[in-house]
This record gives sequence, structure tokens and C-alpha cells, in this order.
Amino acid sequence: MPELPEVDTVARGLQREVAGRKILSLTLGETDFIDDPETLETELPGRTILRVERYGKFLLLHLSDGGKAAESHKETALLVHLGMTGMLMPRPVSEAQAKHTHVVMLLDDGRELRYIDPRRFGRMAYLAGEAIRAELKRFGADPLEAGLAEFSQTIRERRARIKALLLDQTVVRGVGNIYADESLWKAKIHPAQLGARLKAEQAKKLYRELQGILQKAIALRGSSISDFLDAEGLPGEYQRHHRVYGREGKRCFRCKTPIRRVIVAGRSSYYCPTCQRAPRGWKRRVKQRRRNPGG
DNA sequence: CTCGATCCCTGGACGC
DNA sequence: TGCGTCCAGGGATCGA
Repeated sequence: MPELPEVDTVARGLQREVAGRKILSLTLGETDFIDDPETLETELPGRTILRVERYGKFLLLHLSDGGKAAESHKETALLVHLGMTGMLMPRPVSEAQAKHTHVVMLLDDGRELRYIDPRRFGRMAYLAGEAIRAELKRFGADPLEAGLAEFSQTIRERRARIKALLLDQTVVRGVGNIYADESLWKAKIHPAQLGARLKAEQAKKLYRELQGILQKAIALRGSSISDFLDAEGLPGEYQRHHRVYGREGKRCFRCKTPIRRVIVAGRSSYYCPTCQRAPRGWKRRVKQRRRNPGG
């Protein structure tokens, strides 16, 4: 599941592999995850991929004007979200297409940039000019670029649960379920704790641990749980360093207490019940929900 | 503002 | 071996 470190890995791979390459033609399969498939078909051919960057969990492929005079002053880009199972990688034209290949961009070097996504939870959109800025300004700060003061203030002025805040892309961009749980465990904060209840020291600890974990995960090319592959088709290595994610019933690396899983903010949340103390009222709430699901 | 529920989608795990 | 069922999860959206 591509989060910030995985998307960063893909962006760096694409920058190395396809920056400078021209898109000669485009072939589409299923298009229900594309904002406007027809615009993609008319706008992409003839443009060169200038630069690839990560923005939160998005990939931004900046494009040349491709001699399209009407837009020669406009910035243009292909926005790609990998969703749960998306992959974007260059492959030789001669190589057979993987199942669930939905977008194929023929490049000028004998390869195709292919988008593969079994579940199609991803998103793709061609954006130009002001639409790029409008799209990007919806999101919060990048956790690796945000200052401590900014991060701390944003978290502590909110009454939502810290797990929900970390997952909310308008709060910080790029964090998903794995890195939220990992950083909360490292900072010894329960996922159901309210943002507003965090002490300044806790917010600082969380900020530091989140950055450290993201940086280490980037260095190891992200986590491959089931099927994540980067732009070169390689899996990441950070899953070997997971301390709580996916470890229900296994012993905490710090105190040996069995790791638990609860639903917070609608997502599986793994935590150590000893290291990460539950907020007041939470245990009662979980019991109630078990007795009366949905109530 | 915050919450839960629902939908999208496929593949993997599991039970029989 | 094969079938049916459940569930995972990022994000949008909607009603409470």
C-alpha cells in the first residue's frame, strides 16, 4: 500500500528512468479511475516528461507543452495516485502486459510507461495551469518539510483522534495506516488519543519519530506488504522493520505485551496496550461496540 | 467539527 | 480442488 515512502521511491525511480522521455501515444483500458480519459488521450501524446516529483501520496509528472501553442505558457502535469494497488513502471514494448494494465504510454525509447492497478483505487488526471495549484493546495504540510511548531499546533488544536489526524491528508500529506501506527508506537501514544489531549512533549516526540521512520523507510525503498513494487519492479525492505503494523498477538518489541488491533477512524490500528495507554472512556467504548456493533 | 457508514474493487485467507 | 464468504484499505461522500 503506497504511502509517502513508497510513492517517494516510485517518484525517484521514474525521475531516473523516464524524465526526458517523450510520450508518443496512449492506450487506455479501464478508465473509471481517470478524471477525464478523453483529455488524457488528446493532451498526453507529444509531450515530454520533464520531471517527476512526489506530493503527499501523489506522483506529479510535469510535462512539456509539446508544441501545443494554445497552452504554451501553461504548466501541465499528469497527477497519479496509486491508491492501494497501483504501480507505474516503464517496461519494454516486447514484454507481455500484466493483468490489470489500464494505461499504457508509449515512450520514445522503445519502452512503455504502464499503469497497473488491480483494485483501481488509484486516480489519474491531466492538469494544466491553475488546476494544478487548486488540486495541491487542498493538502496539509509534508511531514518531512513541516516545522515542529506547525505540526504540533495543527495536531493539538484538533479534537479528532490522533490516528484520524495522521491519516487525514489535509492535516499532513502522505501518511497512511502503516506509518501512522509505527510512529504512534514509537512515540508511545495510543491511536485513539485526541489530538487536543497531547502534551507539547508528546507532539514533539511524535513529530520526531514520524520523520525518523519516514526517512528510514525511504532509505529502504518503502514497505512491501503484499504487492508493492517500485518503478523498477523491486520490492521495498522496510516491512522488516515494522514494530506493530500487522503484528496482532505478537509480542511488543519493547515490553513483550501482545500487540492488539482495534478499529480507530475506521481503520485497523495496531498498538501495544502497555506502552500506549488508552485515553479515558476508550476501553468502555470498545466493549460497547463489540456488544452492539454499529450502535 | 467529528463520527460512523457506505461505496468503489480484486485477490488472498479461510471454512467446509 | 473448488466453491462461497469475509476482509483489507485510501478516499469521497453523506447523514447524524
